[in-house]
Amino acid sequence: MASDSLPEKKRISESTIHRLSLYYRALSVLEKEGFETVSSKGLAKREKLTPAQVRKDLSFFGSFGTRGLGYPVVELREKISQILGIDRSWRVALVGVGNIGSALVSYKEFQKQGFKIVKLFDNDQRKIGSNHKGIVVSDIKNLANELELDNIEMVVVAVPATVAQYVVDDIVKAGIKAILNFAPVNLKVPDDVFLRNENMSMELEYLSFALVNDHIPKRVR
Amino acid sequence: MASDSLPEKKRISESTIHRLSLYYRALSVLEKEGFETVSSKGLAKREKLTPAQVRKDLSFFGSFGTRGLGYPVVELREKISQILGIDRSWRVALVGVGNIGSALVSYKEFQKQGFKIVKLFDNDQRKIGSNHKGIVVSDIKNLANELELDNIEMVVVAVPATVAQYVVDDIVKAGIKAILNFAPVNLKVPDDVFLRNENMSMELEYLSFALVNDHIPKRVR
DNA sequence: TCAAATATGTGAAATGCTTCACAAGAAAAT
DNA sequence: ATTTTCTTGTGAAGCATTTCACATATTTGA
Repeated sequence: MASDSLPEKKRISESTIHRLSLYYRALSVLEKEGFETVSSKGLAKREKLTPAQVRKDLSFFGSFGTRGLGYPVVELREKISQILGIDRSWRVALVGVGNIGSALVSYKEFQKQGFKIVKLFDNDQRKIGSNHKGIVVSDIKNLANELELDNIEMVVVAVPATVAQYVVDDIVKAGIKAILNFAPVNLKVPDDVFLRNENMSMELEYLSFALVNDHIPKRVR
Repeated sequence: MASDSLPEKKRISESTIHRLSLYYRALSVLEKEGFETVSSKGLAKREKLTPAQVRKDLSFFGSFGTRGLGYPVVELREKISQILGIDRSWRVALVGVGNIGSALVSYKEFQKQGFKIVKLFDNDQRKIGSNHKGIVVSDIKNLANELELDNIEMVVVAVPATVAQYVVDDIVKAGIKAILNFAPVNLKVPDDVFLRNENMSMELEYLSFALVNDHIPKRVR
């Protein structure tokens, strides 16, 4: 009988993905430092995790190590970059060239990881047409159109909370499936659109809670 | 016999604290919109959570609701602000007046929640002495000293990854117990210092992973 | 006043995530 | 060549978090 069951798509936890980012970072440093291999123990220590956790995380995606030796640094870094999809570059647009927005345009870390901000949008006439790091700011009126024309794959939203939903509605209309939102508001998007929120106050609030309650944190996220 | 057992300090999970931030935000909006009460269901809907989760989270800290009616908006917002320790203002210093640092100085959300940036530090002679939003940038050389003199309670680190550890060592020397780090590096601090990391690339990487793997996110953090 | 509807607070069940512990494989040492 | 050491990969156990389900309390409507 020919009926194969579909290959089970394992559910990978959010925490695991975030830790992959940490492993990637650590491996990049190890590579620069000239190490050829690293053990789960060594990797764990660099990011304040446990060796078991490292091994378990990696095991979801395959067997990359050699018993008795550890993991090959370069190879593992490359493998993780494939898993995360950062073994390529992404065309990113940024909406809202204010405080945060401007900072993000110049943020080296994004570029380094292949996230290329290639379009800027704002609704402020004084900003439209101005040049930020070689990119001319477009009028937000043409948002949906231009996102499509320019083959944008991800959009970063850095507009005031009050208008973020309208902006996101436009972005969704353009067929964009990945949005990173810096506005402190819960945005509604269809089920097939990936939305992540970056809430910078949250961690300060966590610190505040920790100080007031003399809370002992278990780990550092 | 007089030996009472110490009052058990329940361990509150990181997730619960982060959700308190969301509840706080939602309640602030509800208050502005004129609502006097809100149910766990209503609150959950605003932040894409479940009613049971809302009730469980709040139950760790007390009983704030009325059966058949819900929670009093103003009172609950105040209560949460007490729990999070944001029913007061915090004296915050920021080290590294670069892209991100400058943006954070002007970031309204921090001020709104009582996090007052009152000191700026940099090592760049061109920046030292310059004025950002009414604050004169100090020389990072005097970091430890000035932090103590000015009764700083939290420090935001927005320096390059390569120097972040040195900066943090100084901050720790000054007796600071709460640090928010924007540098993409794992910093070492003593056990009694609370360190949180804000890694802005991480969420983009998550989006990248989601697009490449057509991953269905369970919730939005 | 009473019934119906609403909504909390919370043990218990279910689910999810992390850590343990060890067999198995590979390298290093003798 | 053989033993010792090292380290992975992974079921299973342990722990933590979320969801369920319902007793209980309050409001609303008739």
